[in-house]
Amino acid sequence: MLTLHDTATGDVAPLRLRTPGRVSLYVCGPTVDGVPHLGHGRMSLVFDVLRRYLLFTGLDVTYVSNVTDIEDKIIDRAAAQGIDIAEFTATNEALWWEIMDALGVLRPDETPHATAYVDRMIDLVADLVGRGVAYETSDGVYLSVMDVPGYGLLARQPLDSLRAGARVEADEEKRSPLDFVLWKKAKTGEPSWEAPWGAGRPGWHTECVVMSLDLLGEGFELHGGGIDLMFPHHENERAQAVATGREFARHWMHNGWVTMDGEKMSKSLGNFTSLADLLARNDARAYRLLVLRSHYRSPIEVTPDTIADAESGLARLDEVGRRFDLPDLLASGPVVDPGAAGDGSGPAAQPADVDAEAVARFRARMDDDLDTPGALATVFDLVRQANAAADAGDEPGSRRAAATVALLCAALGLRFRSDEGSEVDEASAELVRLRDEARAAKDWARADALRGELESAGWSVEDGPTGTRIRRQ
RNA sequence: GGCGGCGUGGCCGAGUGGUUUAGGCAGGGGCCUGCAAAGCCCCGUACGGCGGUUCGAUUCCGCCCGCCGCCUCCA
Repeated sequence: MLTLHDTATGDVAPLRLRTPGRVSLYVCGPTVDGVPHLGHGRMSLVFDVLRRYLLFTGLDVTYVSNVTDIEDKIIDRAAAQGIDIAEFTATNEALWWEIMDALGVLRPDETPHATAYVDRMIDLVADLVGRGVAYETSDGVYLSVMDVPGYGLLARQPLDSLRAGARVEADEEKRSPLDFVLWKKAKTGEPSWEAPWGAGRPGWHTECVVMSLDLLGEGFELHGGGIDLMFPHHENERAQAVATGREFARHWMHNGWVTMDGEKMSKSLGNFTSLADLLARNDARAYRLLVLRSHYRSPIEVTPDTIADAESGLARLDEVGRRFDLPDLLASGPVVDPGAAGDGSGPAAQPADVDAEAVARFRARMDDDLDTPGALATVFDLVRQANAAADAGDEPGSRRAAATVALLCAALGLRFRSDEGSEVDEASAELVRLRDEARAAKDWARADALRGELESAGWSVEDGPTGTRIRRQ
């Protein structure tokens, strides 16, 4: 069974399922106020890997991730560009999904939008006001955090400590500087919805409580997101659920930063690289591999060097894919461990063509708080085994190791490069023919010249027992 | 001020109280090859500093140094 670090307790603990065999995840998605950057990519990849792994172990997974499509920066930027808010958010959201697809991130089962849940958010705010834990001021409605038991759980600090360090500017009307806005009263010209406290829009922290509880129900298994959401966003979501007496997420998971020169990458610092830029320069799979190579809670440094490093590793996997003509197991969706017991409790017997012991090692690493670096070590061990066995003429052994590589890569959402784009044009095929002739005639000078021509045309040249083989570099 | 994380061999990056190594990339040597490429084999003997506990610590404890983060919007 999978264990995960729980932000609420600081411990690594098994996921506690409401219903055996089923698990529900809510992951905070993007605010569509601009282009997605590497940080969004890491978050999406980390949770995509988690989701795929849960599926791999035979669990029935429901994955919900929201889109925040109403928010201050959205309003400002749409206005600055002189376009309609709905058009602005639709454009950004389309880009988001395009990039997620390119990264091989599975679409969520549900993608609730904040603007579609305003009525229910108003209901929640009214409920909180009715319970006396929320109050109205001249500019909005606020939740009184002092009235929420256990506030500070996710920040892992007591309320007093948080209050002492509060950097928010004083607001005379707020009971505590930590009180956060549930409903923002609209200023002229701002988009708004009618509510008992006047026209306005919901505060950011309210949408996720409403949408997660609505779509997944009370006590859903896991709530996740980037570590920057731990406090105050997730703290405040939880506070609202607690204040209304509802059981919220059972488990909290947060992934670490992407850093640039050691500093966190973020919209506010402006030091971000967009995913579109990354994908224009690098194989999308390289970013997945880069993310998998470090633990999800550690910061990762993304530089041209670390990405190039990942691409080299990818080439090694691709070579195995080619050498053993491995199938693209992801072509028909996420893969399930053929030996999975069905309730995620552990591996059962594997088919004879898979190395069951290696799969068990892989799963043991993954079950230990998603130790993807350890899991990858298993995969690369198998790569070496497959090649070594093939070199030694052990056909069944090499096939088995290679098939296991394919299975485990698929479990992680890593696909082997297809040979698309590698069709050999007539001119290049002719060069290959000439080169084979030259080699047969032991005309090495000519053979080397032809290799040079092919290489400068972007081909990688390999001589094998059956003659020259070329592929795209 | 409060709270938290990290410091591993050239680079990235796991892990562990002691018996043989994580793994990847780069590098060196070898096999293979006409030469290469790919692949395989071998190699580096690393755990910030100072103390402590211990038969023994990179792994536990304390202190120190350095880096980073959270307490405001942020994946």
